[in-house]
Parts: sequence; C-alpha cells; structure tokens
Amino acid sequence: MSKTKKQLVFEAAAELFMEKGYLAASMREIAKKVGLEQASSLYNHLKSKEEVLIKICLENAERFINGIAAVEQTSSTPIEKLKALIHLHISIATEDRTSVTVFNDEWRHLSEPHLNDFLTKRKDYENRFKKIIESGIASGDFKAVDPTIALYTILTSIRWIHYWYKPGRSQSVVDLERDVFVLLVEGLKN
Amino acid sequence: MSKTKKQLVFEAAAELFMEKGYLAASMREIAKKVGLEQASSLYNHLKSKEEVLIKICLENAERFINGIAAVEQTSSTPIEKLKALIHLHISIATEDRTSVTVFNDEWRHLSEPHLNDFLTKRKDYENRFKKIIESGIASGDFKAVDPTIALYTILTSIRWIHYWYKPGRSQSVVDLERDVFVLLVEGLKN
DNA sequence: GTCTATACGATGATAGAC
DNA sequence: GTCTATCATCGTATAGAC
Repeated sequence: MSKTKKQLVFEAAAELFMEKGYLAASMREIAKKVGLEQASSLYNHLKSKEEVLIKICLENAERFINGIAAVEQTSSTPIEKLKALIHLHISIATEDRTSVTVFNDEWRHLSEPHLNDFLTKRKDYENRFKKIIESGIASGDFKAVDPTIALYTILTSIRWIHYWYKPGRSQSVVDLERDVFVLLVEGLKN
Repeated sequence: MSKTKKQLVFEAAAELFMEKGYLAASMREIAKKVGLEQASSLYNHLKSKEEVLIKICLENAERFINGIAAVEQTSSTPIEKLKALIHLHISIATEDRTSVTVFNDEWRHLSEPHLNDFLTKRKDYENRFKKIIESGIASGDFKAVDPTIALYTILTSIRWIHYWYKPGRSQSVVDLERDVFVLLVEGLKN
C-alpha cells in the first residue's frame, strides 16, 4: 500500500506547520517539499491550506475523545484511569508527533465554524478528564486538591510532551511513561 | 508617573501578540489599538515589529535567569529550591501574563542572531534547573527518576500555567501554588 | 508626532493551456 | 496532474508634508 499523492501533500504540509507554524508555512514551500514547482499544483490535492489544518485538528480531537471514552467504560480505579489517560497522551505524542504538535499549537488559526467545533470538543475532553480526578478525590484515593488545578497541572505536562521529547532521545518511551507516572500520580495519591 | 506613548505602543503590541500570535498581529491592528489611524505612525515609537518581540523575549529570559541565580545562592535543600523555582514561575506568570505568554509561545519567530541568543539563555536555564533536580536525587531527597524527564515534566507544567490560569478564576494564586507544590513536589520526594 | 502616499515582496487562490 | 500566467490582498516599512 503506497501512499497517494494526496497523503504525501497532507503530510508535507503538516510537517511544515509543525516546524514553522501554520501561518509561516507557505503553499509554495509545501509544493517544493513534495517536488512540485508550482503552488497552484497543490490545489489538485487539497481545497485550501486550511483544509489540512482542519483535518489534523479534528482527527486528533476525535482520537483523544475516543481514548477517554474507552477509559470511562472500564471499571478501573481512578488511579488506574488516570494512568490510562497519561498513557494515551504519551502514546499519541510519541507515535504521531507531527500531527499532535499541529493539533496542540496551531488550532487557534482555525476559522469559524471549525474553531468553535474544536473548542467544544476540547472543553468536553477536559471536563471528562476532570470528572475522573473528582471521582478519585471523592473516593479518597486522591488528596483533596482543587480538581481544576490538578487537571491542568497534569494535562499541561502531558499535552506538551512533544515539545521536548523527540525521537532519538536516550530515554525510551517506557522510561518516559514510568517516570511520568511517578511524578504526576504519586503526588496526587492520598 | 503616566505611561509614555512608547510604553503604550509596546503593551498594545504585546497584547495582540498574545491574543493572535506574532505573525497574525498586524502593524495596522496595533496602530488601531493605540488610537492611531496609520500603521506608519507607529514607527516614531519603535524601529520594527520585531523589536517588540525581541524586547519581550530577552527581558523575560533575564528575569528567569536572575531568578534561578538567586535560588542557587541560597543554602536551601533541593526540595526548597524546587519550590522556590515553582514559586518563581507562578509569580511571573500571574503578575505579567501577557509578556510571559509571548515569551513562551512566540520566540520562534525571532530572527538571527536574536533566536540563537534566546535559545542559549533558555538552554542555560534548563541546565541549571536540571542540576538542582540532580542534586536532590544525589542527596536522596528525590527519587531516582531520570533527571531530564523530571525536569521537563515539571517545567512544562509550570511554564504553561498562563495557558489556563487566567485572572478572575475562582482559585487564588495561593491556592494554585499550594496545590502545584503538592502535585509536582510530592511525587518526586523520596 | 501624525498624517498621506507609496514602495515592494509575499501571500492564498483561480483560470486555462497542455 | 502539472504547468504558466495572473489576481487581489495584505504584509512591513520609508519619505516627506504638515
């Protein structure tokens, strides 16, 4: 199964969005990256520059929402659910660093109604994550910290793992996950 | 002491950089924000758009480096030093949210040699932060986690506090600091 | 210190030949 | 499916009148 030209174009665009930011990445650069001499040739494969951004942002939003839905359905303890969410973020960030970077850092350049769509899904995810923390506090598994502060302290840390953890680091993904569990779960435990 | 027009221009620019990102904020918008009809009028108060970005990035880099230098000079334990660094980040992020946001999120649009300057200072800060973590591991105060993973797990969380903690939240800065201490220091403690 | 006028390049995108 | 040619728009920045 070789990749279609459309896939190659979308991937090249995503990589440039990651490297330079969405606005700084030009259609002419994307064209050059896939071996096209003219930016206009790109329009056989995409409708607009924003189409790529929309696809990345929405696909990843779905990915995280599906992930948390699966976690919610288990009968695990709050501690295990929290670990499963951390695992979810680390998996996605290390397996598909490009798209998760664009998803995390470039969504604000979405135009309406896509921006609103995105923010709604994002807020939904955060609320469901917070519910898990709250249930752990209620059960006595977690300390009685402010759930919102705990949510964002943990979520910020795992959301921006792509920012520093790059392929080729001496730490393996297994090391990463083990230490992040210690750092972010042990402090919360009662 | 009323503000000079130059100060007002720089502040308006910084706010737009925060709200829309450096590239998306235009000189025409900045002009409008300070009551000028023409973007060209801004050039009496600044040399270029980038001058504002350079000032913000370098001033804040200095701020953090001075902060960590002060912490290093104390005879505190590694735990107390780590708490002092967390306090440093929370103080700056809550007292000067605009400039710390631009500093954190827009530095990559610096041109050379400013970009190199910035990255050198940033790397220096991270190395010194890591040394404190390593000293705590060596002394047995901290668990034997990977120092790099611990550094970035903690630093990422406190570096992007501005991303979610906004003035007017129900949590006070005191609450924030107390809970962040619990979450990020307790997990690391031996 | 603010304005008008303008230079000049880069941008995303379209129409139509091949 | 890629090319050439072209467009309208917007970007930062400068020169010079007032």
